[in-house]
Parts: sequence; C-alpha cells; structure tokens
Amino acid sequence: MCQDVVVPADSRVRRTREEILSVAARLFAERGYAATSTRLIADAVGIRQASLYYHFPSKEAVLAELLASTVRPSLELCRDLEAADLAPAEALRRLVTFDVGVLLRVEGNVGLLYALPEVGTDPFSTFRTERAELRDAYARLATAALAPGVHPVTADLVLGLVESVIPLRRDSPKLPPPDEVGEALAAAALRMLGAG
Amino acid sequence: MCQDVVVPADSRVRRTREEILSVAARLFAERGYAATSTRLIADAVGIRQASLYYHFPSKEAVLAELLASTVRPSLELCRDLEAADLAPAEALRRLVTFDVGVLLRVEGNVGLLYALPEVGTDPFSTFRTERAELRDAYARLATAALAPGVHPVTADLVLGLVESVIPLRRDSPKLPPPDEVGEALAAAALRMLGAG
DNA sequence: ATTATCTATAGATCTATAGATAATGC
DNA sequence: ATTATCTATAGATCTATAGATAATGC
Repeated sequence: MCQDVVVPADSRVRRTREEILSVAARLFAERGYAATSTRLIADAVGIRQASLYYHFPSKEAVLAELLASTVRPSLELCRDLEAADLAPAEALRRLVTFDVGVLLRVEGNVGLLYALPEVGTDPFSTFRTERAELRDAYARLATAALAPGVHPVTADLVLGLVESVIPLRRDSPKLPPPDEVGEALAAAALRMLGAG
Repeated sequence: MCQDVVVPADSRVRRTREEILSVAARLFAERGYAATSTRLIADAVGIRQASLYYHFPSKEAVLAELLASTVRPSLELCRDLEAADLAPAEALRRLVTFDVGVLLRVEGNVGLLYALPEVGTDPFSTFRTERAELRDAYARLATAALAPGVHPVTADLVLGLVESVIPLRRDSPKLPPPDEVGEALAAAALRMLGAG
C-alpha cells in the first residue's frame, strides 16, 4: 500500500490546475469547445500551450472534469430529498431553488456547457449518464406533484424551465438577485404543474 | 436594369444547395459548428469538399443562412399577432403552439443551432439582433398576460420554456405528437403566468 | 457557352509528445 | 531530487483558392 500523494490546497500546481479549469469553462461556454484551442486557454492562464499537458492528459479531460463538477451537487441534493420523505411539491421547490441559485451564481455561466453539442459524443458518456439520472429525478418529483387533469408531459418540462435561466442570464444582464429569481421560478414551476 | 437570374425550384444546383443546408444543419446540431468540417459536410452530400464553395462563399455563410431561416417565420407570426389585437393570453397561446410545433417537427432538431456558442461571435450578429426581437415580443405578450401578484421575471421565462422542447426532443425519444405537446405547453405557460 | 463540379495545394492552424531547463522543498 | 514549466516539433488536420474538366441546356 502506498500513501496518497498529498497536495496542499493552495499549492502552486493546484492553483494552476484550477485556473486552467476556470479559464477553460469560461472560454468553452463563450466560444464552444472545438473553437477553443489549448493555446487560447494557456495564453489566458499565462503558461505555454504544452504546459497544459502536465495538468491534464488531454483537452477532453478538461471538459470532462468541468462537466462532472457541475452535475454532482444537484444529484446529491436529489438523493437527499428523495430520502427525506417530504411532500413532492416541497421537495421540488427546494431542488428548483437550489439549482437556479447555482446556475445564476456560478462564474462564467458554466451551465452553458451542458448544451455544448460535443458533449453528445463518445468521450463524455459518463457525464451523460449522470445527467440522465438528474433528469429522471426531476421527472419523478414533478410527476408526483402533478395535479389531476394536467397533461403528464408537463412534468418533463420542469428541468427545461430551470435551465432556461442559463440563456436568460446571458441575454438579460439586468436580472433580480439569484434568490429572488429562484423563488419566483420555483413558484412558477409549481403553478405550471397545478401544484400551487 | 438587368433581369433577375431565374433558378427553377428543382434545378440541380438548387437541390445540391439545399442538401448542403440540410446536411449541415444536422451535423452542426449533432457535433457542433467548429467540429463539423467542410469535408464532413461535403462527404455527407456526396460532393468534393471544394465544391461547397461554389454554393457558399464560406462555412460561416452556411450557418448564417440556417439561422436566418429558423427565426424568421416566428418573427412574422409575432408581428401579425401584435397587429391582430387579440387578448394577450390568446396571442401568446397561439405563438407558443406555433413555435413548439415548428421546433418539434423541423428535421434534424435544428433548434439546437440557437444554442451553439459560436453564434455569439461577430459573424452572426444579424441573427442575434433578429432573435432579440423575438425575445422581446415574447416578453411583451407575457407581461401583458401576467396576473397581478405574479413576479414579473416570470414573463421572461416563457421563451425558455418553449425552447426546452429542443433538449426534450433529443433526450426523450418517446414524446406525444407535436400538437399535443404544443397545447400542453401553451396551457402550462399560461398557468405559470397566472393567466389560466 | 455556361454551369457545376473536380484535382491539387497553399498556408494556417491544432493536439500532443520529447527532451531540456528552471523552480521548489526536503 | 522532484516538480513544474519551457522550447521545439511531428503529424494531422482545416478553410479557401486556382485552374482544369465534365455536364447541361440553348
């Protein structure tokens, strides 16, 4: 058994690695994955293009790590909420406000990464699986909260409604504070389901 | 004055040009703009890479034409509806069902093109202007239909809700018929605004 | 004669690797 | 001594142009 290599949280290599992630997230979201060269990322970080490959084995690995970090917190909350035996409408309200808060606050509008067409290709299938889990959790909660007489497809619209804050944030710079948008959107989702 | 050059609707050049557009739309939506090479498009059409440049001056021009053709029909309907002096809720219901129908029926899920990050770059600013017009029209109608006591930001969510059928179509292959989804979504939008 | 396509290629990328060197920390 | 970066470059693209040739239609 060998000991884990301990990297202090503020070591130089750690900071560089995280700056690469942060810069790449912003550039991928703004310009697209294929249109963002490793040179462009490196220049923005202030290192040479080849030095990226000390921190990541490939450009794909950079995007893969970004994607993983965006979906995991929501997935964990989903599991907690489903275990907590709340009324479906209340569980959904909490999930929606949490996700809207994250999407509006995260730097660089990283939520846009979900929609990158390249994410549909083979190297990112792990992320797609995790994302499908999140979609299913939303659909289960929304279906349970659905009022009689409301068309069942409405339950599949909730996640899309939540994520519509991503382009909204890009296109409408003057938005109310995240918490206010989150509560308004959660209330809108519940009205939409007839669960007001 | 010179006469316009008349190109018959089914001429060979016209068919090739339209097949380029159709194939490019599908590939851009599936794989992204930068990740789709002119060679890949040409191979799928069955011509040589260089022959694309007889029909289009650049790769950008192909995407620009696709974008223009997707936003224009909705913009025209918007203008008609605003002129027709309907109740805002009814005008919005018609606009929503129309757009959902188009987005669900158009071949190759071309709606995904809206979200391509490359669309945010300079060469596509004309499209972005037209798209901003559509967004404003949605916001005007939705604001007019908003019930008292409902948070105003809710009006800005309607377009996002409509466009959430684009990823829905990609991720949930088994969806009800377009008309049914359109009506369910329009009803959901009106409930969300408190205008049920 | 004109239109639509082809072959061939220039010139500019891009990712990733090899091997050298500078900075860090015991 | 190890870690993090650098320079240099191989090899594979990619867009767009030049000029030749085949198909079309009067």
